[in-house]
Amino acid sequence: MRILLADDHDMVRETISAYLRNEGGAEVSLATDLSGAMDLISSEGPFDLVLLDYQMPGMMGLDGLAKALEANGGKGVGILSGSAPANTAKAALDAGAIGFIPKTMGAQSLLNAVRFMSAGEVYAPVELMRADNTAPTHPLAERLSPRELEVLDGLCRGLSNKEIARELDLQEVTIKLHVRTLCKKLDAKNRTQAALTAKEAGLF
Amino acid sequence: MRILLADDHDMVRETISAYLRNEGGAEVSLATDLSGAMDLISSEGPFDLVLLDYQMPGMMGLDGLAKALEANGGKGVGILSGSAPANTAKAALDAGAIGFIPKTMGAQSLLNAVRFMSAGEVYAPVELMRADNTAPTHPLAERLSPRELEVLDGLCRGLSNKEIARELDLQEVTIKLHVRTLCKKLDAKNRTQAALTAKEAGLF
DNA sequence: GTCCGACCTATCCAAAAGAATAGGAACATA
DNA sequence: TATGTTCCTATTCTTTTGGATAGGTCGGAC
Repeated sequence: MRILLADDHDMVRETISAYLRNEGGAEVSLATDLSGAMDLISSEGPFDLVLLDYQMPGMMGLDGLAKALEANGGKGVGILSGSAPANTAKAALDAGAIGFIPKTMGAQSLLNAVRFMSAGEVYAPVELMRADNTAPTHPLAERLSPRELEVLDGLCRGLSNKEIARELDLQEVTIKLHVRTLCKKLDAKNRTQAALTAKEAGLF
Repeated sequence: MRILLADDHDMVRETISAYLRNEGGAEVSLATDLSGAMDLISSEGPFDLVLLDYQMPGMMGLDGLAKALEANGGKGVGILSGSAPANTAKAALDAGAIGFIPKTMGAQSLLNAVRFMSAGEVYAPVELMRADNTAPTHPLAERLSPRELEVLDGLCRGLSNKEIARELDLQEVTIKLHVRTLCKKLDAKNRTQAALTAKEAGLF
C-alpha cells in the first residue's frame, strides 16, 4: 500500500504517517505542499492513494485536487480537512475525490478509510453525507437546533436582534432568547464572542 | 512522564498521542475539550505536562489556559496551535504557559519540546519569538492608531467596553470613542462586525 | 508662535442587549 | 397518556451600546 500524504503541518503529517506505517503497514511518502506532492507523483509514479490537506499552500480550494487527480494516473486522490464547511465534502467528491476525511475522525477509522480508498472504493463519513441536504453536522453544531443555527448565522453577519427578527419573521424577544441560549451553548459571554467562536469553528 | 493531551480533532489527538507513547515512552491521557481536560486534571492528579489545543471547545482564547494552570498544581501547561497569529505565542507565555507549540513543528521536535516542558523548562520555537519584533504590518492595520489596535484586540476577544477600559487603564467613555472610530474605519455597523472583519483580515 | 492629529475625558440621551421568569403550542417518543 | 424537546411570546428590569457634542492635553509640522 503506497501512500502519499501532503500536509503543511509538520507535526500532523509526521505523526499521521508514523501511525499509518506502524499500525497499517503502509509505505508513506510525504510532502509539505501541493507542488511538493506533484513532484513526488511524477517522480515516484502513481500512488495507491494520495491524501491532500484541504488548507495547504497551493491548494486553492479544490483546484489542487484536480491537478493531483490528473497526475496520479487514474488512482485515487482524497482530501483531508481540519475544519471544513460541511458542503466541502460533497464538492470534493463531485470534483472526483475518492474520499473526504475530516480530522475529527478517529485514527483507527482513518486507517480503515485509507485501506478502503487504496482499494479504489469511494469513502466519505456517513455523518457528512447525511448532512448533505439539511443542516451541516459540525461537531459544534450538533448541539444547536435548526432555529438556533439561523439566529447564529445572523450573529455572524453582525446583525442586530431586530434585523434578525425581521429576516426570520419572528419577534425580537424570541431572538433575544435564542441569543442567550446560544451564548450558553457556545460558552460565550455575549453575542460578539458567540459570533467569533462560531466563525472560528468554521460554522459559517 | 505523565502527559495530558487535549485536542478536539480525534485524528490529531490519537496520532500524536500514539507517537508520544511509541517514540517517547510517555504516559498520555486524552481529552476532547477543556472541560474534559479539567475533569482529568482533578481526578488523575497533576500531570507533568498538560497540552491544550488553542482552538478547542471551551478554550475562549487564553482563559482556558488560566483555568488549567490553576488546576494543575504548579506543573506546566502548554499550548498547541495549528494556525496562530504570531503574537499569540508571546501572549500565551505571558499568561503563564510553559510552552507554545505550533503544529508546523516536526514530530521529533515536539517530542524534544515535550521532554523539555515536562522537566519544567519553558519552551518556545525561535522563529515565532523572532517574528515578534519584525511584526508584519497588516495593510488594514496601517490606518489604525496604536491605541485603536489595542481596543480592537479587546473587541476581538468579545470584551465589554468596561473590561477593555480596565485592561488599558482608561475611562469607559474613551473606549466608546475608539470603538466608534474603529467601526467607521473598518466600515462596520457595530462592534461585532468590527471584530469579525478584523478576524477575517487575520489581524489577531 | 499656530495648526493639526492623536489621544483622553465629560455629559446627556436613545437604543440595543442581556437577564429573569412565566407560559403556551407543536411534535415525537415512550 | 404522559413526557420531553423545541419553539415562540410576553413582561419587567438593568446594563451595555452607540451617537452627539464639547473640551482638554500633548507632540510634531509649518
